[in-house]
Amino acid sequence: MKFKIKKQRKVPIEISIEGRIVAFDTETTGLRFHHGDAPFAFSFTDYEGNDSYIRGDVDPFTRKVSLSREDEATIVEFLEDATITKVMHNAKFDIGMCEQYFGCKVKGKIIDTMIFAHVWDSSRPIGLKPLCNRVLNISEQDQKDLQASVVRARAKGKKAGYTLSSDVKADYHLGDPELCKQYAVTDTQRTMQLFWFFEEPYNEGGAYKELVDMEHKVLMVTKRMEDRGVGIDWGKCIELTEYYEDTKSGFLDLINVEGYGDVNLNSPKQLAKVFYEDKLMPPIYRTRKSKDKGRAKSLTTDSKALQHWASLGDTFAKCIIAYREADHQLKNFVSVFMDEGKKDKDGFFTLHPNYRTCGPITARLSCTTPNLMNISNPQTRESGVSLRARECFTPRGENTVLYFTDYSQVEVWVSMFLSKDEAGMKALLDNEDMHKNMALKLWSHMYDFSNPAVLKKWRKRAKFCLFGLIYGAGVGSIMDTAGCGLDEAKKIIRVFWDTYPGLHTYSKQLSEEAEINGYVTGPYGRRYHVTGDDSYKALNYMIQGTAAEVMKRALISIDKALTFRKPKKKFKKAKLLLTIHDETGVEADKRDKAVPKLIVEAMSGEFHKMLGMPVRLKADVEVVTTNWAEKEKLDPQPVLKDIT
DNA sequence: TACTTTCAACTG
DNA sequence: CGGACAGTTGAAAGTA
Repeated sequence: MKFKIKKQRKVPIEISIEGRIVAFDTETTGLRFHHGDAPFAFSFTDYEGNDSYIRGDVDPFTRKVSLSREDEATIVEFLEDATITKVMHNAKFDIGMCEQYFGCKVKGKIIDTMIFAHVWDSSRPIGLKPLCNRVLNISEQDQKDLQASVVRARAKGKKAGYTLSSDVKADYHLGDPELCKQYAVTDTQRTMQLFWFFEEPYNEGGAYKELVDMEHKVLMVTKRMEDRGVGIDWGKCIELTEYYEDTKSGFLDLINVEGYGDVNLNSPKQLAKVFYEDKLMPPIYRTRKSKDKGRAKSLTTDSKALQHWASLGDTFAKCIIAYREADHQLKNFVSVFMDEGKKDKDGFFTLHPNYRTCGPITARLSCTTPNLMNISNPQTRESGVSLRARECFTPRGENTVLYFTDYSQVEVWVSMFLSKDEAGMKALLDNEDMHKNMALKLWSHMYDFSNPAVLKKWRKRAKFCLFGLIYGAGVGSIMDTAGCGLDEAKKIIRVFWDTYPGLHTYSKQLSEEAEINGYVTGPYGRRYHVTGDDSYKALNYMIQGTAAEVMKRALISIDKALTFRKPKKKFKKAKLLLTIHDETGVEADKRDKAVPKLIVEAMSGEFHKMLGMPVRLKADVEVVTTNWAEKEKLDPQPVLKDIT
C-alpha cells in the first residue's frame, strides 16, 4: 500500500476509532457509470496530508480505461479495506464509479464532505471548488489550467478522430497528465481540508452532528435505491413511442393545413410573433416568480394561454397544445427511460436514477437521470389522459407488486401544528374536510355546491389558495388561482388569515426572525437560510423542510425494517425503490402480506412527538400490480396501534 | 464554438 | 416595496 500516516494527528475525532482516514477522489471519462464511463485516475490524501496518485490509460478512440494489474489491486485493496474511513466530496458518485468499474464493494466508513457543507448552509454553493475557495480560500487555478489544456487537446483530438464528450469535464484524460495529476491531488487535498474544517463543529455534537449523521444514513439508503433501480416495461416504451410519434405527425399535418408549417413549435419567440403580432391576440403575461423579480413582464405562449386561444376557436393553438404534450412525454420521459435504462442482473429492464441528498435548500431530495419526481401523474389531473409516462413503470417479476405509500396532507399538518393554529389543529384532529369548508365559506353564495363537480372544482381552488398563502403568494397570484378579480382576491386572503390566525402570526414571526438572524431553525435543528428581501419564504422553508426531515427519517426506517426482516423463504425480500417527496415506493412479493404494515409503521413513526401532534402522521397505501398509472387503494389498509 | 439564459413542460 | 415554494430537463436564443 502506498498510504502511510507518519503520526496520528491529535484525534479526538469520533468518526474513526481505529484505522486510517483517507480522502479519495476519482477522475472519470464521464458521468454515466451505468453506461460505460469509468474512472481513470485516483487520488488519495491521508489525514496527515500525504498524497498518492494512480493513473491508468484511456484509449482516446474507445474511451476505454486500462490499469496495470498492480495498480488495480492497490485500489481495490483500498476500497475493500473496512478499517479505512473514506472521505469524499459527493461520495455516491465516486463509489458508484468504482463499484461499477472494479465490480467490488466499497467497505468501511464513508464520510461525505458535501453533506457537512449542505447541512452547514444549504443556501450556498457546495461544489468542491467554489466551496473551498470560499471557506478555505483555495484558488481554482488548477482546474482552469487543466481545462485550458483539455480544450487544446480536444481541438487536436477532433482532427485525429478521437471520441469526444460534449462536456470538457468528461475529457480530462486528454489534458496534460501533469496538470491532471496536480488537479486530482489538489481535489483530495481540498476534501481533507474540508474535513478538518468541519470536524470541530461536528465533534461539538448537538443538532449539527445529528443531522450530518442522519444525512449519511440517507445517502446510503438512496444509494441502495439507485442500485436496485425501478422496473421499466420496454414493450410499453415502444408502444408509447409509436403512439406519441403518431400524435405528433397527425397534428403537424393539421398545422400544415392551417398554413403554419414553417413555425418552430418549440420556439416561444416564433409563437409569440404569430399570436401577438399576426393574430393580434390581447396580451397574456407570464406569472412572475420571485426569481424573475427584476425582469420586465413578458408575453407568454404557454399552454394556459394557448388553451384560452383554443377556446376562442383557434385551431393552431389547439394543435400546439396537443403537439407539445406528446413531444414532452416523448422527449422528457419515454425516450429518457429507453436511453437511461439497462438490464439488471435478473434480466429486467431497469432505471437507475440518481438521488441528490444535497440539492434543495429545504433539504428535500431531488432526482436526476431521469427525474422520477416530475413524471406526469394523470390521477391528479382533470384532463390529460394522454400523459401516459407512468405506464412504463412496472413491478419486476410475476408475484411482484409495488406499494406506493403517501403521507396524508403532511404539509398541512406540519403548518398547523408548527404554528399551533387552534382552528387548523382542531379541523385536522376532527378529520374535517378543511378545503371543502373553506370553499363553502368563500363561494357557496355564488355557486351551486350541491353539484359535486362544482364543489370539486372550488374545493381544489380553496386548497390551492391555502398552499399559495403558505408559499407566500400575493393578491396577483391568488387572482390567478381563484380566477377572480382584485377585490375578490383580497377578500379571499382576509378570510384565510381570519380562519387561521395562528398560521398568519407564525408566518410573520418567522419572517421577523429571518430578517434578524438570516435564518430560521426547524424542529430538527436545521437552519434554513433566508436572504434579505426573501423573508416571506421563511414559512415555506420551515414547512417544506420539516416535511422533508420526516421523510428522510422515514426512508431510513423503512430501509432498516425491510433489510433486517427475514421473510418466508418463498418470498423475495421487499425493497425500498423510490421516493417522491411525500411518497415512497416499495417492491415486494404480493403474497408477503406483512409489508404494507411495515411501511406504514415506519412512515408514521414517532415524528408526531417532535412536531407536537397528539396523533401519528397518517399514510395511505396504494398497490400496483400492472403499472404505475394503475395504482389502486390497498384494501384493507394496515391498522396501527395508536401511540401517544 | 461553447457557454449561459430564457421559456415551457412536468412534479410535490 | 411586495414577491407562489422547491426542483430537472430540453430547445431556442443570446453572448463571448
